[in-house]
Parts: sequence; C-alpha cells; structure tokens
Amino acid sequence: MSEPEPDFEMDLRCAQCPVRHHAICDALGASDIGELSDIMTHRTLTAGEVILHQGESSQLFAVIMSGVVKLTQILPDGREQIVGLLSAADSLGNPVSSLSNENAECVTDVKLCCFRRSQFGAVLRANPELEHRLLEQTVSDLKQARQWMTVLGKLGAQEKMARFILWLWKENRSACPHRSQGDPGSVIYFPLKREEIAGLLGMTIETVSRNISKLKSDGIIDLLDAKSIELRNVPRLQQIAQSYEDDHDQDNC
Amino acid sequence: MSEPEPDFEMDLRCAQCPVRHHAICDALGASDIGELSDIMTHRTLTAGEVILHQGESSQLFAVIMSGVVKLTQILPDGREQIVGLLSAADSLGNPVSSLSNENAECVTDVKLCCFRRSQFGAVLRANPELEHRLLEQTVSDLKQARQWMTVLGKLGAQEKMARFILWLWKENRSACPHRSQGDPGSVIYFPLKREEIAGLLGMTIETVSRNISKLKSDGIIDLLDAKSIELRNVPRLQQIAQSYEDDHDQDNC
DNA sequence: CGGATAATTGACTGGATTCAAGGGTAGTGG
DNA sequence: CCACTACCCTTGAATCCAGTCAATTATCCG
Repeated sequence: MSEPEPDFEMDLRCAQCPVRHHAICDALGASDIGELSDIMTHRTLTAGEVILHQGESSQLFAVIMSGVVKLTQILPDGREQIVGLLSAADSLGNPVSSLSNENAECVTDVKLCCFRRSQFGAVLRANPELEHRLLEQTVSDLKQARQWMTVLGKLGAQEKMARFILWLWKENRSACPHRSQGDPGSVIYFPLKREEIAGLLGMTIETVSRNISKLKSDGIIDLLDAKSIELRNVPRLQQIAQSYEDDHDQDNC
Repeated sequence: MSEPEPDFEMDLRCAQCPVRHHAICDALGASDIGELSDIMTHRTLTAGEVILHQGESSQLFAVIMSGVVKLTQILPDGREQIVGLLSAADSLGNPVSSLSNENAECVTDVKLCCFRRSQFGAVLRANPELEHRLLEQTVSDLKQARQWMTVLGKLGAQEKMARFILWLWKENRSACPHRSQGDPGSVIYFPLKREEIAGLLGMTIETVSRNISKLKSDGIIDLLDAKSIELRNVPRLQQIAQSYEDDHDQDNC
C-alpha cells in the first residue's frame, strides 16, 4: 500500500507526448529532449493511490501527463488540508531534496512521466534552461499558495466558494483555449468531492454544500450534477469572491 | 510616497557583507562575486515604508541585509493577509517577472542590497549555481507557504498562537546558533505588533491578545513586554500546536 | 434490486468576531 | 521632569457565522 505498482510502457516517446510543449520539458529543444526520453518511464495510477508521503524520502520526480493529483498535509489528529492541486503538465516531487514536504495522492486516474531524482538532476545541471523553467514553475506555485493563504485567512465561507468556482473556471479556460466565441455554455466539470473542496477551502462538507446551495438558489450558478457547475452570473460571483477583475496572468500556457 | 528615496553607499563591498555567506550570493565564489558587487547598491529604509506594490511592475531585486519585511495581499475591501515574512539573507522581488505578486513593506528599519532586475538576470544566466540556489530558496518559501496554509485552514486560535510562537523560536534559533548549552533563557523578541500577528494568522487583534493571555495564565509562556515572550513549557506548546516534534529541517543554515 | 458512499438539509452549539471601554506605554513639547 | 497625546494592548459582553450532530435523500456499482 505504500509503494504503487509500476506499469512500464517504454514505447511512447516524447514526440507523441500530449504535454511535451506545456510542461517544463518544453525548455529543451528537439536536440536535447533525448536526454530526458532516455531516462523516463511512464506509469499509470488509479484514483486514491498515494504517490508521495510527507516527511518521507522518495526518488521520484515526475510530470503529470493526465489526471489530477492533490498535495496534502495531515495533522497528528487526522485533519487534512489540501495545499495544492496538480494537473496535466504540472510536475511533482521536490526538485532540490529527496524529502517530500507533502503527501501526493491521485484524485482521478493519473498518467505520470517518471524520472529518478538523481538522473533528472543530472539533466538539470547540464541544461540551465530547464532549471530556469523549473524556477518559473515554482515561483508560479508559490504565488498560488500565497493566494490560497489569503483565501484561507481572510475570506468567509460564501466568499471562499465563489473564489473556488472562479478558480475552476480560470483553470478550465487555460486548459482548453479552443472555443473562441463569447464562451456561451460556461459549464465547469471538476473531479473533487465535497470533502476535497472542504479540505482545500478550510471548511466542512456541510458548509460547502450549504454555500453551493445558496449560490444556486440565488441564481448565480446552476448544478447539473454534484460535480458540474454552470455559471449564470459571473460578475456577481466575482463581486462575492472579493477578487480583482482578473489576474491578467501571463503564466505557463 | 510610492518610490522610496535611494540612499547610495558604494564603498561597502561584498567582502564585508554580513549576509555574504547566508544569502543566495553564497553560491558565487570569490572569483565570481565581483559580477554582483559591480551592479549592487545599498539602500536604507525605515519602518512602514512600502517597497513593492502588488500587481505593479518593479525593476527591483534585492537581498535583505538586516531588518524584517512583510509580504501582504490586500483585498478590495481593505482586509490584509500577511503571506510571508522576510529577514536577513532572504531575497525580495520576483526573479522571473517584473510584476510583483504581493506588497512588500518594512516592519522594522531595513537595509537592502539592491539590483536592477535586468542586470541581476544577466548574472543569473551566466551562473547556473546562482540560479540553482535561487530555486532552492523558492522551494523553501513554497514549503513554508503551504505550511501556513494548513495553519490558516485547519487550526483553531489557540493552536495558531502556539504554532506562531514555536515558529518564532525556531527562526530565532537558526538566526543565532551561538549559545551551545541547553538553551537556558528561552526569551524570544519579535518586532510584530498584535495587528501584524493577527494579519499573519488569520484572526483579529483581540483574539490574538486573548490567546496570548491564556497561554500566560496557564504558565506556558511569560510576557516580558508586548513583544518579548519567554518560553516556560515547550513540550506543552508543541502539543497545543499540533506540530510534529521538529521539522528536522536541513534548509539554508 | 440493494448496499455503500456521497450530498443535502435542519437544529443546536460554540468559538471567534464585533462593539465598546479601560489601561499601558512611548514619544513630544512645555 | 512631567503632562499630554497618540497609539497599542487588554479585557468584557453580546452577536454571529461556521462547526457539530443527526436525519434524510441522491447517486453510484455490485
């Protein structure tokens, strides 16, 4: 139960990789990408599997090819806080130490592109552009963590829910920038249970549920099913969320 | 009021710098440090001065030589969350973009070693060891931000206070690892007002005050003055804080 | 269909905020 | 040196928001 069963598929090369140009490996050109493809292995995990344990040592460094992973911290008495959510093109694992600062657990089924820390570290040292890209991603993660600090520390339940929904919306949008029209059907799907939303926002499942219901009865959102929300009044939502218009984000993507 | 008045002193070189071997510049050896000393300027700021504004562009990147700086995020309605505290040897400013993600404001008088982003970036590109060191620091900051997320999201007022005091204690200890005996007089001084503690822990000044009083009346701490705490029962404090024994931290110094 | 897991809703409780008053302390100027 | 003021801290009382406990309904899968 502690170490997931590896599932190797050595045939798939970087050229066919769906996140080749969205993940940190984009920093390497066609001539250097071989350094990574030579040492990578693919692995498929199922929802609920634990990838990393907080405080424990691991040789894994990986890029997420598909699926969602949650980073959590667990208190001695069992309470769990979600401190990060990772999805396709994000990377996983501590790049500067073998000790993991958080637990990492699959929210959905997940496909990983895995490296041994030592081998990845060697490529990193040989390719400063790659390390620079890793720095950019870490700075971006830090920015997000600090934004969540503000949400957790200063916002009320209603405001937290609104922020969460708007955050989902933004993530959705940056993930699939296909439809160029005036975004007609603003339907968001998310794979998180109420318990996980609660774990992220620092509240209980009951409070999450109550506040979703409130937003629905106010006509601001509509619930298609428990994990699909349709936005009906975005400006109102932004107002409730105490968010500045839009974080004109020029980050990865 | 928006741009602090510079105060140049070109005479002081890196060799005399008190943080030369504790800050990121330690990554550069004696032969390369000149690249930095050639482009650095020292600046002295007084408590309350604002160094960076959230969402605004700035050409500043700096290393703190002395003093304490708080990083904050402010909501449209004025509520303020402290998302980070920086002190001697920490660096300040976004290394990958000119946009600042937070406000930075002096808590005490502060001495900075300043660089222009563009010039520092050039040194960074020429010295991968320096960029690696910056990555290490950013990862460390991210780890800390996520720990605060757990504090903000899951702990009660009493637990937050205990964590805060233990965090101060650890910071104190790593700052001056002089006295090697069994730490007899565990007195901690901190420059933060109640309002700032509240802003960091996601509570109000009144709740902060009440909980400090509670810890004092329980004999767990003693208050010498409003900003000096004496620890009287560390194990009890750790128990209240819901913290694991000690984050056997092998980080920077 | 049936059992298990997930989500909603209600009633009650409690801890933190809010509102308000009262001390303490530091810095200024007579 | 002391008085005065401004700011900071503490403490009390009342309120309120979110948590807890509990019951019901919905959904997913065998």
